[in-house]
Amino acid sequence: MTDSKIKRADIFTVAKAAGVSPSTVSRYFNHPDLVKLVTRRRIETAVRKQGYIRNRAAQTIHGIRSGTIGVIVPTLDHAIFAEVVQSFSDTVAEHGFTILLASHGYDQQREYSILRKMLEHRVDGIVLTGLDHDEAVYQLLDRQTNPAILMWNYADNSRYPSIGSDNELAGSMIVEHLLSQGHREIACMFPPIRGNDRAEARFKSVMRNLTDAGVYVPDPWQLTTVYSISASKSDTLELLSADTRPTAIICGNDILATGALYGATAAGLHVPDDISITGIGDFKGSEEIEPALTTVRIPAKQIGNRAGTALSSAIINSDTATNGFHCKAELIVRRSCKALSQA
Amino acid sequence: MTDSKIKRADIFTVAKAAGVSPSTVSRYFNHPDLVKLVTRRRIETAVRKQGYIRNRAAQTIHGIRSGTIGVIVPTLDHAIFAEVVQSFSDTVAEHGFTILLASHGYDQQREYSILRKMLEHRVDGIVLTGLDHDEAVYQLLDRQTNPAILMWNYADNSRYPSIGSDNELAGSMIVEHLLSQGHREIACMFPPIRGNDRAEARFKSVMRNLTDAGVYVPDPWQLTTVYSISASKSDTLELLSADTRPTAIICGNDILATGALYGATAAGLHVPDDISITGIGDFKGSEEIEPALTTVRIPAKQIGNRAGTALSSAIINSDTATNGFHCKAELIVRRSCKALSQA
DNA sequence: AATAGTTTTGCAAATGTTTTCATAAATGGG
DNA sequence: CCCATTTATGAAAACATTTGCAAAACTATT
Repeated sequence: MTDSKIKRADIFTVAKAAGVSPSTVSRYFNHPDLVKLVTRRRIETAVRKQGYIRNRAAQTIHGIRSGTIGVIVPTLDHAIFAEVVQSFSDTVAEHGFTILLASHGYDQQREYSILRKMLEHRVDGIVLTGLDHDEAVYQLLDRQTNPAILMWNYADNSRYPSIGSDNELAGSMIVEHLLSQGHREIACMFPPIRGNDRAEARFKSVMRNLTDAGVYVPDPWQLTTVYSISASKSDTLELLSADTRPTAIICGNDILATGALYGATAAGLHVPDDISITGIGDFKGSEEIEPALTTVRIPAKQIGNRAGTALSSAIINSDTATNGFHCKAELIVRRSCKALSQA
Repeated sequence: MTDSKIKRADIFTVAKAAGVSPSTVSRYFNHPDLVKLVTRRRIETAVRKQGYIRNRAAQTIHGIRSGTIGVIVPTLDHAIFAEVVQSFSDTVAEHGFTILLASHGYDQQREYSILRKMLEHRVDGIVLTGLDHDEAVYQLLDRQTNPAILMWNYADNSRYPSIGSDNELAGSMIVEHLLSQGHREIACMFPPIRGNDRAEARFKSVMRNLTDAGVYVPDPWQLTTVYSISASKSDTLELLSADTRPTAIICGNDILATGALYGATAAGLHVPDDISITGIGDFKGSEEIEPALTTVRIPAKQIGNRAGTALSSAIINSDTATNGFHCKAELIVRRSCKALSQA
């Protein structure tokens, strides 16, 4: 019976059991071609018998990569971030990396301390969500040699390479679509934009594009609604109970749009005949909901994937510069939005 | 100007800059009360000037905790896992832990190698999802001294402490409810159960309870549908296009139920007047959907939270035994399910 | 069988910390 | 102002590895 829980086997234990020196055991793992076949066999059985597990911490001290990548997101509670993290994680796993994940709940101060902690863990690379971060965060990153990228949004003047979609563009696409359908009485429902540059970019772009087109959105039609279907449903109900109603509601994301859809239905209206509703994101379920949601697709899988590939190769091949990449958003026209009949 | 990117400052650099010995710098971090105030000040500025960041790898070698917890889930693509991970992560973060996260995509073999990798990283604790794992996984765990728990399902005879809900119970609750409403013509739609003990437990329990009540589910009414709204919608459409229709559909989770709801609507039926539909999970949106979904709530937040607390304290206080905990599922009666009128 | 060349192995130093033990500095009581 | 405490600091060993260098063990060639 192998001794089970006494003391973790180290390279010495294995060496003794295999009748070789620790150096040879180390080489067995790191440069197996340098060790003779029969010795390899002996070490292999010793490793198994002792239940030896390499200690990455001890390796990391030697400047060897830790094999971890720090991923910092606002939250996983929004399916869309979970999706991007999942695809990022899968991608880097193929290169042997494991992710160290933390969320800051839209608190930039907390982001800084999470970043510090990850650097203490000597992550080989860092991914942040969005473009907008505390100056202290950027300065901390500046002092490191490991690569860092910004995931989710894209901007070509971003301070670190950014891989994601252009939210301003997403906003203007949806406005353009709505205008082309003849809508001029438009309400906007967005999440709180504080500490959320994605939402902010979308919101500002939507408002600017509307203004540019001469469409004025009155105050009561500018809703700030927390990210939740129920909040959006009730806010929509309230909005639609007023005397004058918009012909369309632009929602900052598909979750709000889903709630708005339910709210409109609950108010006894028919979408899209009585009112048009649009989202941004193209989340799971947006295609299947009745009526299927007109939205702008932010390609989460692709973003996670690209970001993972880019960061892995920046780590492995530290001399090549990392480039940002624009994962283009795409207008998805479905049935929740309809052209106004010329009265 | 502080030198920015040459070589990472170590404790020696800081010591020299502060005019003290490395030991004192170490103490400054670990036992600040043991170092004089003025020395502390000097070290503090030296740390800042050098941009020093502690190296946890070097600490870990000394048997000091790594401050990481390994979390292994099937996938983050299902919002419900993302939710439980989020709440787990938040909870352990309060105790200073960061999570090392990986997903295996329901592949038990891959779970083993992920676990190994996490042990190489010397995580302080391990969380696995569900009760059903490869024997090799359990044996590997057995050899470690760090605590491990199983999250999501609960069973009092689980091989490691389990914290979660009892899926069999969840299954029987929903069956009981449906039977009490007079339904006897019942279809079942479940995800593939291979490598998914949650789904399996629910499925088996549902079938057993139905059989026990003398309800027979014909083959064409036993649907295996991948976890996706669109698959479930189309499968439901097909099911409902047959000559004889069930009076109720039991879905293995809320995603399938959502698709079934859409499918029934698309088939021109009214829920719950023409057909009742139930889910399991009580995901976000299940309450707001029209009609609101009758389901069994699996308290994801609570599970993540309890698991985080339990594991943290098992790590910090290594002598106390960790106990499992049953987070009770709860029947949530809403409007997608209706008693059969006595014809 | 001796030589040269090649392959395989071991020794020891190095990595960035923590911690024990010892010493030096400060403090307080007489 | 001296001695006994107490408090603050430093020196060195320990932690689990990797790696450059040198020695040893083989092979192949004569």
